[in-house]
Amino acid sequence: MRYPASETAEKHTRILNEATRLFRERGFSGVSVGEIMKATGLTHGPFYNHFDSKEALMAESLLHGMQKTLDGLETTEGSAKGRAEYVKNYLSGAHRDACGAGCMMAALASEVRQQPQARGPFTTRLKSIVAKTASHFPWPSKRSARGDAIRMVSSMVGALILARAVDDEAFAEEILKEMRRGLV
Amino acid sequence: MRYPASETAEKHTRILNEATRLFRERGFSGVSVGEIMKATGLTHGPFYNHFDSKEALMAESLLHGMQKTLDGLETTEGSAKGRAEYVKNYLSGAHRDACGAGCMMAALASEVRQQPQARGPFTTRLKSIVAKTASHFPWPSKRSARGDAIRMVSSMVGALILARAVDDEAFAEEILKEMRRGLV
DNA sequence: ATTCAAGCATGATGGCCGTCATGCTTTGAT
DNA sequence: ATCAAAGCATGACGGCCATCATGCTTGAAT
Repeated sequence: MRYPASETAEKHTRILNEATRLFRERGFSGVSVGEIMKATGLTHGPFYNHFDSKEALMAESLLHGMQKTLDGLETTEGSAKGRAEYVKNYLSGAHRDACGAGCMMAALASEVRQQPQARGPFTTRLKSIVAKTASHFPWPSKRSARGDAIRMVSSMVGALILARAVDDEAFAEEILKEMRRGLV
Repeated sequence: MRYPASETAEKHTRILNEATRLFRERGFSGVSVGEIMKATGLTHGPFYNHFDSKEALMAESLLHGMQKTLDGLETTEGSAKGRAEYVKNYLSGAHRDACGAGCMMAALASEVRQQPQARGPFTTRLKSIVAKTASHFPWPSKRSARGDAIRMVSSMVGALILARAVDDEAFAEEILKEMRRGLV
């Protein structure tokens, strides 16, 4: 083999990271395979040595990106204070302006609907995110925890999407602020 | 002129309606100009007799589609009961399955962010939708009405987007149900 | 009846994109 | 030392798309 296996795996990961960032910034259809490869420092050719197709990359990228959300939950303090902190960070101006490094769901959820190969991975990870949110944080009652988690996740995603779509900074900030107020 | 002005205006409207439906179903970038024209029963050529560009159509389509949301609010009973009814309809399985006839924001908000020409119209109409939601329905306090409206709209949009992205019907229904429970 | 141009269909153009084919390079395995 | 093949770069192909060019059709205005 020309390259040691570790180096190959590292390139696979690099493609995945760059793709995930670019997808979040400009959407699945807004980024070309060639552009992703250029971002990793390679040419467009060897893409197919690492992935079967762009759709396969999209699916893997979703798993990868949403796993990071899960990891972020895990490393957040599992208290009411930790939850408030998490909400404040999620609904911050910094997160609004950093699509490429931010939440995968807020960036791509509405495109996932139209991409058959992407819906499975999305569903898998969203279920984990809901379950972790329900179990990791304290809630008024154990019975309502899962519902509370679904409401919190959905509300945060919706508010961030609207704040990002809006052309008026003050209005965007108002959306984030009001949702923070409702959730902490 | 070859055609009476009324007929020309009617074609403009028909293009706009078909475009709005298709955009909601498959996103801005998922629909081609030719496809829109074919849906109206014309060929691709005369598109530019009616619109300056695809981007201009997108902007006009957003204004048109979100105006319908405003009209829907107007014709809903302005009571607590009317609001509950509105939420139940918005967060229904029927709405989830009818992207093409449903809410413009839930279908296109995350694509609007990347389309410079679309953000202005989107912002304009979203402001009206928030204002109308705050003024049309009763809220616990007048002071909190606008914040309550922002939270309600954001939460509904987020829940619908996630429910649509998900591959598991039971999970999708759970998301809608929990958000209904939180909002009525 | 003649004229005129709005608005139509057809077709072309240039660009981008996903994917595949080809050949070269290098290094671990023999 | 030789070999085999993994993985690279270059380039090509076919398809789709937004947009423009061209010429025709037709009904309203004269």
